[in-house]
Amino acid sequence: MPSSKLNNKCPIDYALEVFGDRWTLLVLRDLMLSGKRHYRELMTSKEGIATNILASRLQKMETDGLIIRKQNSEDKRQIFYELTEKALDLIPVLLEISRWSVIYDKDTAAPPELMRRFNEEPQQLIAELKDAARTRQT
Amino acid sequence: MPSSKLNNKCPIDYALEVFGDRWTLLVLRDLMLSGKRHYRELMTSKEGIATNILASRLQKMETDGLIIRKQNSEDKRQIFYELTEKALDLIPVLLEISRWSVIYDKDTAAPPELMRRFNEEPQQLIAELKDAARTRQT
DNA sequence: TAAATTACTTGCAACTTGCAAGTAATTTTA
DNA sequence: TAAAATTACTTGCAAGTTGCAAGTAATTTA
Repeated sequence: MPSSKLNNKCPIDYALEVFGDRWTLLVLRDLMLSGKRHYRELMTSKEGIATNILASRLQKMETDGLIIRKQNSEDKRQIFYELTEKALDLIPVLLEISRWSVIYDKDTAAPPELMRRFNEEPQQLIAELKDAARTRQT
Repeated sequence: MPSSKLNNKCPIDYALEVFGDRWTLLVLRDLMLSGKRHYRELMTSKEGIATNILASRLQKMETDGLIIRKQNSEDKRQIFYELTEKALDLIPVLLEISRWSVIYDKDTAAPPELMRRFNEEPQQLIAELKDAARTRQT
């Protein structure tokens, strides 16, 4: 007799499989909050990701359903990386992490207006950030 | 002339330094939500952390101010790992991550009542979970 | 048509992880 | 009270992952 409960993996465990490495969250940050869309733009983030690591992460993120790879029809060398809803729904996670870091690390800063709005009207801020990201990529 | 703005590190970057590896968040989950307090208990989590990795992570977590190591005066072999406020303030991050995983991975499950309360009265749930964790370790 | 640009891939050394075995300080058991 | 068990680790080494430098294929620009 099979168990009626097949769902038994820990949610933290699943999240770590998808973005629990040194780079995936930074790439998501750049795509979601900095408006980057191209490989060359992602290469310029100040954390200095290596080109082979970026390539392998983008491939894994596509496999995991976080991004979609689209060729630019006007310049066929270029690839756009578009975010899926699954990725956009990590915005609250990024904001919650940011709130924590700003409290506990004196060398860390986030745009104060962003943090103020996250405290005062989180739902509206999240909706706006998602819309902004969606608009950028259409 | 030095810049007036010395705070310039990205909050995501700081968080990744502290818990952006494969194991730290799982150890925090076990200490915060499963009520584990001892090395031997942490060794039994189903993800199967290696003993040397657990030891090195606990050391780093102490350095980073997430846990405090306390010897049991009644059995001097035993060590209690206690959570700091800095660690307890990651509860919202863990809950936000869990919400995302439950939505996007069909094999993932979290206690439904927990998720319901996180949607309906997040502040109270967070306060309760923090209190429960604090109570366990005193 | 040669140079530049874009998005990668390849090769290799250095670092990190995972597994198995071992150890020191206690506490329990026979 | 001596031997066995328990607890919290450490050590050694093989296997996997990351980081750096260089190279490449397909375009587009000068």
